Amino acid sequence: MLQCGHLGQFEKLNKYQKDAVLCEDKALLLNASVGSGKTTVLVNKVLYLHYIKNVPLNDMVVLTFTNKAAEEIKQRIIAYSVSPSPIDPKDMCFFGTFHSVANYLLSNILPIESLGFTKDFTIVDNVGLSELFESVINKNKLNIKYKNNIESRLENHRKGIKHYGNMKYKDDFDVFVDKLNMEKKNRNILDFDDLIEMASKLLRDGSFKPSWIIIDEFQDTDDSQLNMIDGLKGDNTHIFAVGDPNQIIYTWRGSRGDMFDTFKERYNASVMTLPINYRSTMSILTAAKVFLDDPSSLEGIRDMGSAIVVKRHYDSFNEAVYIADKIKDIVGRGDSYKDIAIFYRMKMQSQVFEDVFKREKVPYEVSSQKTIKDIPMAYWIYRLFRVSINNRDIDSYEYVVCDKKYGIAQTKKQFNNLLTEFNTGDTNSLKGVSQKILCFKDWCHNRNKDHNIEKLEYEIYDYFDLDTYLSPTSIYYCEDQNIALRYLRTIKEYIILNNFEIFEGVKRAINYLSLYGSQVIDDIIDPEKDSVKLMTLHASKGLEFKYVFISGANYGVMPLEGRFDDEEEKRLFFVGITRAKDNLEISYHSNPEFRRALPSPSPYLKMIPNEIIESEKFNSSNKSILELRKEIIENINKKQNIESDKKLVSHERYGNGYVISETDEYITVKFEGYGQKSFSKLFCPLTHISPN
DNA sequence: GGTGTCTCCGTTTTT
DNA sequence: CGGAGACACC
Repeated sequence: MLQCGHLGQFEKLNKYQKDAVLCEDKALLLNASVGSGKTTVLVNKVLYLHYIKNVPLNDMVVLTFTNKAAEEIKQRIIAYSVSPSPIDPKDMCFFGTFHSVANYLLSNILPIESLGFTKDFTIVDNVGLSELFESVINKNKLNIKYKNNIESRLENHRKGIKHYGNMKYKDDFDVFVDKLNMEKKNRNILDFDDLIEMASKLLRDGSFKPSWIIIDEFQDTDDSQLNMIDGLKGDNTHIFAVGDPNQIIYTWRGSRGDMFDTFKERYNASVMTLPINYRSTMSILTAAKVFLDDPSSLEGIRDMGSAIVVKRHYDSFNEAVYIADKIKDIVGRGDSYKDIAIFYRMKMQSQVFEDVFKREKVPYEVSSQKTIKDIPMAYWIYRLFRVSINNRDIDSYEYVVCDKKYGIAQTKKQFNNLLTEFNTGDTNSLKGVSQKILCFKDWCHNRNKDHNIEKLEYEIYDYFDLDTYLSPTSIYYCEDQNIALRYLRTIKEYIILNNFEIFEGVKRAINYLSLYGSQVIDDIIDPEKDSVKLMTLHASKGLEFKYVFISGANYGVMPLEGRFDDEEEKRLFFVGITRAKDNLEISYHSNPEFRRALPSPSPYLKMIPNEIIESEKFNSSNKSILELRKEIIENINKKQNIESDKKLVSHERYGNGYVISETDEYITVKFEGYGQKSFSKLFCPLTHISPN
C-alpha cells in the first residue's frame, strides 16, 4: 500500500509517524512531542483514510482550535489532490474549528428549531453580545452589579455557581439570565458559546455520526468541546486525537490539564508517541528537556549547533538597543528579518522594543490579537450586512448609522428620527442607507442573473453607494476601499464555492466570517512582510524561527509571580525555547522596571545545564545609549500630550478630564484632583466636550 | 457627596 | 497580599 502512487509522501514519514497514520484503533491518542511533525501525520491520516480506506471526506470531522490551523490542514490536503480523483474542497465541510463545524451543523443538519431558533440565526461577536446585555438590562430595568464583569458572572452561572465571588447583596442576575436567553430566541441570535452548547445538545440524540473524528491540539480541549466530541461519536465512530501534554498553556481559559487521561479512560484509547524533533539543534533540545517530566519522550536528530546565550542587561531599554544592533548583524550576514522573533511574558513588554526599533529602523510586527473590530471599515461593513440580512437587528442599524467615521447621524436625536423612519419599513419614502438596507433582499432576488458573479463585489459596493460613506477626501479612502472590497470579495468567493443563491449566500457568509475575526482581511494589510516578530510566549505556540530571543527572564516574571500555576508557567517557558531552530538567546535585567520582578535571573535559567550556555559579558560601551533613551522618552511624551489635548471629556462626578488611553471596551481618563479612572465604554458615564 | 466596607484583580487569548 | 475600584449607607 505504501507504493501507492499519490502517497509518495508516505516515504518521508518516519516509523512513528507511519504507525500513527496506519493505526485503525477505535480510539487513538497520539502523544506528539514538540516539533515532531504532528500536522504532517494528521494530513497523511486523512489522505490515507480517504484514498486507501475509501472513507469519504465528508464522513470525517476534523477539529482544530484556530482558523489558521484549519486552513493549513485543508491547504495541505488540497496540495495532495491528484487528477484521477481530485479533492473537492466542498467535501471538507466538517473540517474546521469547533465553532465553525458547530455553525455548519446547526445551519444545515441539526434541528435547531427544537431549541427555539431557526436555521438562519445570526452569530453575534462579543461586541454584539455586550450590546445585547445592555439592551436587556435597560429594557427590563434590571439592577445588575459589577456590569464590567457580566461575562465572567455568566460563565459562573453556567457552571452552576449562582453567586459571584462573595457578593453579599443580591441583584437581578437570575432574572437577567432568563431574559437574556429569551431575547436571544426573539432575535434569533447565538453567541460563540451557544454554538458549541446547542450543537452538542442536538448531536447527542441526533443521527449525525461520522466514521472518523480527528482532533488537533487535543491538549487545549475544554469541557464543552469534549461534550461536542461525545455528541459526534456514534457506536462505529473512530477517534484520533493528536496533542502534546507538554504544551498545555491554556488551563486559565478552560482547557483541562487532565484531558489526556480523561480521553484514555473514556474511550479506552490506545496511545502512540511521536518523539523525534526535526526542528531544533541539540543544544536547544537539551535545554528544553530539562523542563519535561519524561525527557526520553523527546529525541533530537540535529547536531549541537550554537550554545544558548544567556545575557544580563541593565534594563529592557538597553536590551532593546543591543538586540537592534544584533538584528542588523544577523541580517547583514544574509538572514532575513522574518527569521527572527522576540518573546516576552507580558504584552506591555513589547513597548520598549517598538520604540527602539522604530528609531533604529528595524522593521517589526507586534503579533496583537486583532479582532475585526480593530479594522473599523471591515466592522462597519459587517454590521451593515447584519442589519441588511436581518432588519430586526436594530443594534447593528444603530452602529451603522451612528458610527463616527462612516455613519450619518451625529446626535442621539438624529438617530431616533432615523430609527422611527426605519421602523416604518416604508421603502418608498426612505432614503440613503436606510432604504438600501431594507431593500437589500429584494435587490438580491431581482438582480440580473446574467451579470457576471465574478464582479459581485463591485455590484454590491455600488448598490450601497459605499463611496458616499467612505468620504473620498479622507486620507484613509484608498485603504478603506481596499478593505471594503476585500471583505465583499471574500463573501463572493464563499457564495461561488458553495453555489448559493445571492441573499442566502450573503447571510451564510456573514456568519461564517464572523468566526474568522480580522483574518478575513488581514492578508491584504500585511502581505508576507519581512519583519522581526514580537509576541508573547503564549502567541508563539505553533510557530518556529531561526533566531529566538526571550526577553526579561527575571525572577518574578518567569514564572510570573502571583496566583499562578508554576507547572504551567514552566510549560510556557518550554514552548518558548522550543520555537528556536538554530539560535536561542535569553536575557534578564539587573534593573527591571516591572514591579514584581527581582533583579535576579529566573529559576528556569539555572535549570539549564552550564555546558550548553554561553554567558557573554555585558557590553556597556555603547556611548550614545543615554542620548538615545532621552530622545525616545521625549518623543513618547510629546505624542502623549498631543493625543491627550485632543480628547476632553466630562464626568458627572469627577468633572473634566482628558483621555489617556482607549481600547474597544475601556477608556481611561485622567481627572484633575482624582487621578486616572477607567470605565467600560458600554456603561460609560462620560460625555465628550469640545476643546474650546 | 463623603466615608467605610465589600469585592476584585493581578497575566496569558480564540472563536 | 495590597491596592484600586465599586457599592451601601448615611
